[in-house]
Amino acid sequence: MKSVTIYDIAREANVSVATVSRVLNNSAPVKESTRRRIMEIIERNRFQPNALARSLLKKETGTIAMILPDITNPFFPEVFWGAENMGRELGYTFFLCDSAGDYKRESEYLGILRERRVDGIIFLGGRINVANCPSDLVQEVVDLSVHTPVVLVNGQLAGSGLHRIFTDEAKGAEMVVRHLIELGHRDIAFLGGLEYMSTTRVKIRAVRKVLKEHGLELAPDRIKYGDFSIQAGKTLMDELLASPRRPTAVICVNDFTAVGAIKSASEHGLGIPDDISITGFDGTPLSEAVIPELTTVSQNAYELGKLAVESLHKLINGGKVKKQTVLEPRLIVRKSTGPAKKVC
Amino acid sequence: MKSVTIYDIAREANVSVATVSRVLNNSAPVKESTRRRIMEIIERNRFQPNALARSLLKKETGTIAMILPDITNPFFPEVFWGAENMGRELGYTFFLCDSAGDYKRESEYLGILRERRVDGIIFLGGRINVANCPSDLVQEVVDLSVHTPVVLVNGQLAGSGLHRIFTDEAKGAEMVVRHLIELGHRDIAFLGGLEYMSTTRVKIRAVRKVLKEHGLELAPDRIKYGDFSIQAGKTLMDELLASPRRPTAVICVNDFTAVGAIKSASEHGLGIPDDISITGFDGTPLSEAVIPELTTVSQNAYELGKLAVESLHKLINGGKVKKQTVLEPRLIVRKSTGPAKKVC
DNA sequence: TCGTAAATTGTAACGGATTTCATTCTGCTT
DNA sequence: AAGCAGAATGAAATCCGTTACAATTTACGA
Repeated sequence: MKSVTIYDIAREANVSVATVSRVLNNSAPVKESTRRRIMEIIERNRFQPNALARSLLKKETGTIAMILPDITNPFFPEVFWGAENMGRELGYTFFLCDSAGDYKRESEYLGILRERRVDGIIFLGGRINVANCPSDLVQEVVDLSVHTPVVLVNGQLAGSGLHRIFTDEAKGAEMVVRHLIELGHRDIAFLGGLEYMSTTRVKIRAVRKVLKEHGLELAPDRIKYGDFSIQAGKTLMDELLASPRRPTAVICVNDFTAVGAIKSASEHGLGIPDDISITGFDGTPLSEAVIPELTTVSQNAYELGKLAVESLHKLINGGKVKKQTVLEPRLIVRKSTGPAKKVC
Repeated sequence: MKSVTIYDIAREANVSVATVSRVLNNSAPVKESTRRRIMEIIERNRFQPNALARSLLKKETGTIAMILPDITNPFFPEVFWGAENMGRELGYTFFLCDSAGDYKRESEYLGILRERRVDGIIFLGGRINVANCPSDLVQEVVDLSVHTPVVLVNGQLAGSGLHRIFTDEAKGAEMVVRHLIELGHRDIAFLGGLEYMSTTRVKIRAVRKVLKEHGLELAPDRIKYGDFSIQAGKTLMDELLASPRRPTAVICVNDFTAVGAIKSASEHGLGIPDDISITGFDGTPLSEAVIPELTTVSQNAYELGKLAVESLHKLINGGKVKKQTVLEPRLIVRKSTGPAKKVC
């Protein structure tokens, strides 16, 4: 199963490999007649140069890796899609590594990607999303970043000084709270998210801040931690509704949990938004698909991916890049929120 | 930015590169003291062998590529997730190529993957999903498959003899129709899907077949073609409901369009399933999230991905693999279908 | 027709691993 | 202490491109 090499082409065309290479890359002038002759032979043999050999010498592979925590969560495909579209134009091919949010898998992948000499890495989820990341896990990424540019999307590694691109989630959460307060809600709960993850903490902190501005607070029993799944949303909402006095509005950590919350509320015979308002976060297509359509905070996932690749591309080519790029969240008011109603 | 090579290690340890290589791969016995000395130096220098160099010589890269039509459609992440989990254990890393269903992009990627010498390719969507694929597009894949194993998932290339893994969609569609007929439905419509795609055709053919068995038919005005998006489902359902006599049940080409159909029906004031039954296809998490929960045909996307990698792995290692692996669909009856009701 | 600059083309080193075959150590037998 | 098998190690070829530098042609003016 030996495949055709540049030597085979050179031999058949009675030229040196250098000339064939020049035809291949247009890297130097070649006599028109020679070029045509070589081209014909290349095409007839369906020759395609071996990217491994080229990369080995040029020390660049034209590959970017994206490490993310869960490709089945619709937010991430959107980020990937943005990244890939930008990357394709720039000549990159993508490794996709699903870490399942597991630090160990992340480390494994980090090692593999280093061996494979990827040109750059886009990192989402996992360790860059926890409040207090163990320093050895930080160090690992920092070490790698010395040779391979790394961009963190929606996360950070304290003290690492790595490049970051993220949505201002705090601002997004604030917008949601303000929206609910304007609708007259005074008893608001927060639902979903792992307690130790920063995406959860940041939102809760923001909610607290705005509530405080209005003389309100987020009582401990109005926070229900869980994970980010539909199932969690449902379970947590069940719990919340079991309490004697139920809140008039619930802010969910993401669209998935909001969908679960809606299911639970419906099953309890509550009308949305008449009896209770529910909000999501992320603005995935799902938020528009569900009934009632979700009021949510849209983060431009596509743009996050696109910008990550853009930055990486500059870094790869030794350019200067801003350490932080912040994307503005956008509040999308739809059908799942409405005026507060007195609760019996 | 020179990185550490096996030569650097060898020099520092006062041995030849061969010995270092042997330590690295356990490919031959090395004296224990030497091994320890070398290991220490490797670790201290954080040396990781260059996968490009190894691959160049060994003619295997440990990479598999998945080409798919739309990573933002939740069915595909599920397939990828299955593939990756299986592949990770076998030592593969994954390229993900989103073709957007575009033949040209598919061809581009096919070329790139060949250059990169991937060990195998999992192909979904695009050209393998159309009824009459132009022969040059078929040939392109067949040519590639001579050097690189290819597995087609949920599709085929007529006459190509390529390995296939797919869900028996016809059977799935039949199950849905039987279910609806048992519920007393006589006027059933089919909604969504591009007319020229085989996934659409196969389903419609199956629906026709079963209806015919019961002396019923699928009239032309009971078929609404479109694409596979939520939006399409909504628009097409709007059209359908504009007709004088509306069907009592609607079979949608996938879960996305079913969600759109539900939205449309709700907006028209119809109760589901009281006024109209709606079914999905694929069994994505979305089908469970939506209200009412969708009756749908589940194809085990995770398993498709997993089996694809398994087959590929065997093919890569010269093993024998069945030309076809068929997965059984599973009818999941939930809340979106109910007994037929007389229509005014 | 000769000389020289410009246009083409060729030679060979290099990138970083693996592996075959040859060589040098060991330790043990007698 | 010599001989020898088996263990440990090394030398060098190989994979397939790119490119610096050298060598050869070609073209054109004098």
